[in-house]
Amino acid sequence: MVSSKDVAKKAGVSQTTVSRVLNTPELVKKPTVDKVMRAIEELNYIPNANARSLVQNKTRTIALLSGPIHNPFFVDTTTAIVNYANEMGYRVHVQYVSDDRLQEAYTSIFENKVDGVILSCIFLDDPIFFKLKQLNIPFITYNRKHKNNEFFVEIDNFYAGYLSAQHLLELGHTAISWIGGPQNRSTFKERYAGFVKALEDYNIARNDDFIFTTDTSKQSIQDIFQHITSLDKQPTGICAATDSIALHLLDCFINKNLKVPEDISIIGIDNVDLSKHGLIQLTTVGSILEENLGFLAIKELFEMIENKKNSCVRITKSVKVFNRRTTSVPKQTI
Amino acid sequence: MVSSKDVAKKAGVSQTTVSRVLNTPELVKKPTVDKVMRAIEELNYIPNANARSLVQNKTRTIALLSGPIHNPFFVDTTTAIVNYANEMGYRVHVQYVSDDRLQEAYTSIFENKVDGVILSCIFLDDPIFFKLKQLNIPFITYNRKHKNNEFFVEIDNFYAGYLSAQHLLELGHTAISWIGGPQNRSTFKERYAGFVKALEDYNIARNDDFIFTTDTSKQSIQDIFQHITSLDKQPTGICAATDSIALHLLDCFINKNLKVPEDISIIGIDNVDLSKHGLIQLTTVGSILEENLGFLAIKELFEMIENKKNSCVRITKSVKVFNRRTTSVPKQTI
DNA sequence: TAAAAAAATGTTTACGTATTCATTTTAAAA
DNA sequence: TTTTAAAATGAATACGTAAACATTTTTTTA
Repeated sequence: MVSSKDVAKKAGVSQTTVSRVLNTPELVKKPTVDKVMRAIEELNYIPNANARSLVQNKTRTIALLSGPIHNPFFVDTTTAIVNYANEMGYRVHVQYVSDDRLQEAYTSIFENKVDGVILSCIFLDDPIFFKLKQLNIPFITYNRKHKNNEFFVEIDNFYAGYLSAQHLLELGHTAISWIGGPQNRSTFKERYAGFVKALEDYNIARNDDFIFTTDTSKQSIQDIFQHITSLDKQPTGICAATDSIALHLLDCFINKNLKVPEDISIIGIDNVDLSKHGLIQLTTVGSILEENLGFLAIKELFEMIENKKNSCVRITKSVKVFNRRTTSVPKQTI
Repeated sequence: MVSSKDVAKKAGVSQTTVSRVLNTPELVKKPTVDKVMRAIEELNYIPNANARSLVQNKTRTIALLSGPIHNPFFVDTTTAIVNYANEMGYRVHVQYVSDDRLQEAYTSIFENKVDGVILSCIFLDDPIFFKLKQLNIPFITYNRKHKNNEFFVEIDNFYAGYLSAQHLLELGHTAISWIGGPQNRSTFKERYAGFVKALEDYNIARNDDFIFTTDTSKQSIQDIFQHITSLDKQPTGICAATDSIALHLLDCFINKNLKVPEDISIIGIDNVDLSKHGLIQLTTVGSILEENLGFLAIKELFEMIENKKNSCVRITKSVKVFNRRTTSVPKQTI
């Protein structure tokens, strides 16, 4: 391994001068710079970022704790985050975190002295929130947020849930199913609350047989599908708490030769890129301006990292329905 | 920042002992271990992985240079790679590399002393190949390979191209288009060669008006679509060099109210997860056993990193056609 | 030209850990 | 016991860089 000392010796200068040539060349005389640069090239010297991190206590690395990218929502966000960070000259430690194994992911963050953390997988009462705050590590959550209501970028989840239900209600559906996730995630909790509120506003009694909680795995959604289709009285429309759930669900229905929306209406939330595909055309609820939450979040994170921005980030984007092809008036009323 | 020295002072031992408690506790007396562990907890001490890397010259980090995950192929591979590496206790630096900006990605690898590199984006004559070899960094390429024919995991690209064309030929297509990519990528080159060979074997003259090269961007594929549909004599079937291209193309056709396969047949290569979706059902060519190339590659990489495996990795998986719903007999013959 | 200021370079140290080598303590063997 | 071996701990050092401080060289000013 060739170090800056080797370069220094070869160029006949001190190690400090080598360091200066690389970091503040304007403080070094031209001929010296040339000498050193020549030595660097001849020796194929590459500075060791680890050593630099150690002395500067700055890693130019951020940690991304993302949900799985088989969920297309995280495809869009991960891409935006990684690319933006790379452009800013930062590396990104990516982890795809399943909710049941958060802890391992967390410890890895702390051992590696990242300059910032961006995470989607936080729980409403997640202790990581206070740990990050206490350690003074800049961080931001996207999609989900912590109950302390700080440092997040989200869509208006309550209203998204509301709009999702309202959309089906306005079409005439009364037997509406909700497929959501655990209530300790802000997204699922608020979207569900919005859904419930819409039913209330439209004076439709909530049928608890139609309310499902999934861990969002393909298998779990398949099970719920089985359950729904075996019901005596079946829903005519389904509000899926996320596009990912909706997409899996679509797959289930199609594979059983059921037609969407003819046999059943399905609406998602998130407006992921894939939902726009001509073969999919998923009706969904998403941010009005179609911004990518990950992109918004990473920009804010860099504000915090570099500008020492102090004001707390709290961003909630407005939503609307993107009316595509997976919803229609209910079967019975046709 | 609390260091092992602070812990040592608090516990009344030397820093060395603290280090030993963490790394080789079997060499430390029980009561001492307890003392130190108590101090660690009280001080909330977390070892600094950077410092450790510096002295051990081992980072427990690997670099992943992947293609963009909007291409579903890389969704599957990236997930497999990141998860496997994390399970092995390694961190993963992820970069999504566009072919035109490879160099920046490469320099970042070298500055950060990773223990291994796994990359999909290599060119046939890429100089990175020799650099990695020279620096003795364990590496492996998946999907694409270098012309030196070493350290790769791929599918049988030639035969995949062949099967793709053969599938359409057997259905009776004679006007077959190829949409591929630059020939300095092993995948595109070999798949195309297989395509050409199939046409030859079936005595179908190649129509150069039907051969297209895309940078795989959505826009570029859209342009090709426009071009094809404006042709006087149009192809009845399209061999897309990748599922990603095929999926974009499907979107284009559907959005113009053209039906697949009724109006045109489309076959891809890669057999990505998404191609199986009920609403998509893309006919494609892929690995017989449906292994994930990324997973195969990362396992091999760890063999190299940890077991100092010496034999060069050269894996080429056999392929077959996955016959789904996007191909049929050509329009004219119906 | 001498003195003062500015620019260029060098010396030394710190970052936080693991490791080598030396020393002390404890257990086993004589 | 005493001697010897083994176990446990500590002191000193290295990893490769940046930065604080010190010194030398060059330029500017008086």
